[in-house]
Amino acid sequence: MPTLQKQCGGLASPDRCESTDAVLQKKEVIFSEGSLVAGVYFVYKGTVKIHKAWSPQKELILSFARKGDMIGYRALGNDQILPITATALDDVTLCFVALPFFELSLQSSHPLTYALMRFYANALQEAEKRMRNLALMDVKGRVAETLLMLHHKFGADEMGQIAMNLTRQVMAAYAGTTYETFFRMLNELKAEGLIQQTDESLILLDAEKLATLTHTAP
Amino acid sequence: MPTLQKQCGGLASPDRCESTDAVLQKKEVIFSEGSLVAGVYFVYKGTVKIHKAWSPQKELILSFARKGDMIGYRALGNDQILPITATALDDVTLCFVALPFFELSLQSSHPLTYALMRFYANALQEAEKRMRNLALMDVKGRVAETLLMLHHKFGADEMGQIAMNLTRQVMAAYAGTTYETFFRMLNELKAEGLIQQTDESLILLDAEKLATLTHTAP
DNA sequence: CGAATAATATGATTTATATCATAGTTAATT
DNA sequence: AATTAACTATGATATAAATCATATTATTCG
Repeated sequence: MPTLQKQCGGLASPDRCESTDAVLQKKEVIFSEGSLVAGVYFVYKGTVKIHKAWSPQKELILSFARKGDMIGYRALGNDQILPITATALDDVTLCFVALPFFELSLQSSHPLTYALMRFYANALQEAEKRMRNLALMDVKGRVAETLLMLHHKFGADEMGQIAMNLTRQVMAAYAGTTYETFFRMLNELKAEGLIQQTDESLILLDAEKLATLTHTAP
Repeated sequence: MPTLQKQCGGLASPDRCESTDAVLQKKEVIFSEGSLVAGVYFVYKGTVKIHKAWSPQKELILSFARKGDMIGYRALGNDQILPITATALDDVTLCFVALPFFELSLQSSHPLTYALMRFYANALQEAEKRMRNLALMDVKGRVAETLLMLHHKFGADEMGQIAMNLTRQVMAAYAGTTYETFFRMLNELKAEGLIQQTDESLILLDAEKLATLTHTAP
């Protein structure tokens, strides 16, 4: 039973679920902003978006979680209220770890606590970098950043196609812009020969130059 | 010697500096983005801004640190490169804790590691909330949010004056806008009777309504 | 103390990006 | 297979906020 520690040393998901196993369909909400924290989940299969609503029409996607990722950890702060919503973008299989058990694991395992601490430190760095980008970088840079992130997060096949099937709207919500603007930016990047997009596939032709867009002030 | 643990259980600064004590003048840079991590600092006196540059002209201030706050903790991620710059806004006194000693304290103290983990979890929540705000909230909301944060962080005297003397430019850099726009928004808030500002002082007359601005989509 | 530098105050102008409008396409659902 | 709903594609228009311009007032410092 208390193998979370060994398995989660690097905070990857355990090989098999010691607890309740959950299967959710596309579009189902796993947990939502404002509700009480019940525990954390490990993603076995599928893709999950972690997002924060603003108006009913608008949201910012904070991150995507997939096979091996933990979700719900953002809630382990001082208050017991979830600050974010998690929604399945695919059919998703999750392993649920109830908070009491997770806390017990943390209490009994220093390495796990230390690993989680480092994990948060990295997440914070990432979040604050994106904070700056959302505040000061122009949309084109944020689109480039989004594409590079997707490539890194989901990988690519032999042909360079990013191994995901997110809609433009979803990508736009990550980049912090509207889908119309996102679309226009993709067109610009296509025209400049930095990316290639056919109906279903998206290929980064010049990752270097894309990266430049994310480093250079407008 | 190994009293960091006891003293930093809640991650407040230790009462006296076991290590090197540093005094810096206004505008001096404590550490800067891109350089190697040497350790963490506890602020004893003065105010420090934690910021990330974009162009030479532009920066986003991530947070302010004052008496009792720790800085440099953002660097404890996977790479040893500082992701942020810290600059003194006042004359500042700091206690420096070298990384090896800090790491040793973490290794030997589970409560400290756990406390730091929780601390990061809270910081991450905060950062991601601001991410959403910077992406989707209008400037007026962000200005209101900034004022409420300042009131909370620095407190107010009997007359309600916020106990800080940050320039408008600095406040604007926290709100993620230009100082011209920040100034205009202050005027609007003044006209609406939500704040009162005389040369040196800033008073929140209606914190409730200010908070509303940070909750409502435009 | 007086020069130089940094901060504030405002109006005018520009620009990036959101919003609106409308059509076409694909995907889901009965 | 038909109907709805969701996503994509583009042009036209509006607007929030940045940028530019220029005084004015503080503050630093030689």
